[in-house]
Amino acid sequence: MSDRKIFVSAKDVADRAGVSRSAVSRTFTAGASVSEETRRKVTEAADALGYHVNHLARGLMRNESGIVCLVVSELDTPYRAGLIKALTQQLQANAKVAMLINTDRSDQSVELALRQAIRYRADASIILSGMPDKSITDLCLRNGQRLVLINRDDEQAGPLRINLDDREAARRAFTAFLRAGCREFGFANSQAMTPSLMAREEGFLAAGRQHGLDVSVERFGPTSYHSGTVLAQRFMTRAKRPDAVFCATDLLACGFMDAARHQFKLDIPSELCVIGFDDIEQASWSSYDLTTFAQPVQVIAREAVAWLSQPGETVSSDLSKLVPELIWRASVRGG
Amino acid sequence: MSDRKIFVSAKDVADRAGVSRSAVSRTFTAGASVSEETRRKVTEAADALGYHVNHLARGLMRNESGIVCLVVSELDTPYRAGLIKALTQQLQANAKVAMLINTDRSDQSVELALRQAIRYRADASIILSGMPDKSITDLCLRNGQRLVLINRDDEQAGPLRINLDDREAARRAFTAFLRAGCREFGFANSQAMTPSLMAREEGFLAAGRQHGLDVSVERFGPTSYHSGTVLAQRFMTRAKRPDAVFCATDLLACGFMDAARHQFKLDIPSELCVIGFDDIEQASWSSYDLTTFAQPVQVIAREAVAWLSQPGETVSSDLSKLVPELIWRASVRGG
DNA sequence: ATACGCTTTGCAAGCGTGTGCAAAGACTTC
DNA sequence: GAAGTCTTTGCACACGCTTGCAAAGCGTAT
Repeated sequence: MSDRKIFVSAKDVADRAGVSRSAVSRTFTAGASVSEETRRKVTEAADALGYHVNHLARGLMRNESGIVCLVVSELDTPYRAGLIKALTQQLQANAKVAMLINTDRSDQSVELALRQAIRYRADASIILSGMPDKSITDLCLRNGQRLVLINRDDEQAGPLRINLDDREAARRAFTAFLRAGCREFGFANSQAMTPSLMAREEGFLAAGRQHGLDVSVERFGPTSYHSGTVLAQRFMTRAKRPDAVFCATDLLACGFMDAARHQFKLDIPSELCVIGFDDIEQASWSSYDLTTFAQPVQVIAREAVAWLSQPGETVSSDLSKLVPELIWRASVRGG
Repeated sequence: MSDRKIFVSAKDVADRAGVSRSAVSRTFTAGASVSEETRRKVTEAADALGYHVNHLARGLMRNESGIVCLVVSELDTPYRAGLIKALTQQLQANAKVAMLINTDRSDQSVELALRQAIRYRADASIILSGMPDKSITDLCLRNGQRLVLINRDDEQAGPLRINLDDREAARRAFTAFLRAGCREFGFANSQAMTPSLMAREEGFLAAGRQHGLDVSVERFGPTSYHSGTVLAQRFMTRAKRPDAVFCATDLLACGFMDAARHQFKLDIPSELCVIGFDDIEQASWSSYDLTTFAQPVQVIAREAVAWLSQPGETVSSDLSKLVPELIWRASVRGG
């Protein structure tokens, strides 16, 4: 491991191939003018020496690092993990590379993450969690860094915002419950209070009002399985038990169903109908078989990466209202 | 968005603070000699201008980028996602940053990932999936890049290898089944045939031989929930149904349990005992309540990052035999 | 007043690239 | 053969940073 200077540089390749350093540089830059002959000599020497273009130096020159920063909290959650997978795949397919930064739920940690993104001169940042302050997003934009906000529903201009039509989904959930003949409606939410979770809640309440029917709401803890079990306890110990509960998230729904079944011995869907949101893998497991709304993860990833890859500034504005697809399974009567 | 040159450089800060460029550089390098006075002037100017050290350039000079590459496939799997979360957290705590590269199961895609790591002059790579060829790992090492192999059980020298004592765990699983009074033993595996999965299989078979008892083995597909359901079908349509099945993975176990219960109407644990491996979050969900072996994810992450952060070359060799803890839950009689 | 040691500071070289510019070479056309 | 066009190549500068080196500044002992 001696002292450094272990990397082989373009100069080394040039010397071995008997050409100038520019020639080897051009060989590895798309669309540069090199003759077939020198290109052959260069690649040959490069292979022999194990040369790889230094992307740090290239990024320095081009003012374009190829790095895209993924800012995310709770990335061990099924929905987040799936989205990250889709995003990294898309990035790699577009000759970019993902830098992953973990945050907690605080906005301050998101700011730290974005500062890190700036330090590495990331071409763009994709924010899946938390809401950065306007001052820091401005700093990113000022530094020529593109910004994608997924399900953050922010009003700022500049960044690309990808949002689902949560209200419309909630409306359709209510309709589904009505068709199943449900009478008492509940909405189970976490206390995270993110824009998209609140939009689902408000949309569900609005649908209830529209039909002149009451909807009870409970909120508890973070958006997790355990919170779902607590929410079930709250709903099921009420005077009027709901027979239709829309859970803000599949993870909540799984906890909710487990507690309702094992703790309160309720049968789903005959005594209780449940709908979730996200269509995580577990929703399709036969212990849950959960009717839910599928987030178009692939579409989100593709659109996000496409936008930040091309210089075209135009945002196809319909992106901010992707409609999630209702996946019918067995947690609601009469699919 | 005009033309580039949007970033503020150390020179800009120096001009505003009325000092030399070296001074601002030193202000941001730990342990450099700067007077309190100039440090104040510099940080002031830096804040006003929104200056952030360019880590691409710094990496170029120092021959140390601060980037650590995470090579992983199927990162949407609960176990992988949890490990990645722990790793990124540890990395961030040690002033490093994670670059995430997604691979498929092919060794070739791992090679591509490592080439990418070299291009970005990553200080180290952590491989969670696949087995890179010796030629490419050699290339990494030759380039001064450290390598960590997690659960890959490779014989190569140079990289840090972190492995669990899968055989010992399998032995203990067998003992647990014996105590529960089981008579027919099965091992449910995927066809992935990775070293750690095979070690669990061999360990379980060896334990059976030691007690003079037969163990039947089935292997199917990738290591997934669905494969678990197929494995259950195979086992439960056998002439002799097992009443104790060790699943190579929790994910397999979940599918296995669901199929055994819902399709074959078996009661767990009275008619069938199941043990898994990994202790993913779902194992603790009340629909499964799965007895399983917990991978010491935090320990793995901490040791891996500690090793690649410090220059000390010594590997505490016991790392290659971490013993997973048996988590007793309700899928085995008489915990 | 001189010598010495210590801290702080600026200069300048270098890290590995990309790329504009001009020169050189190859080839066509008159 | 001369002129013109097009491709290829090398030189040299720039990117933003770190750091060795020497000079400068300052305080103290002689």
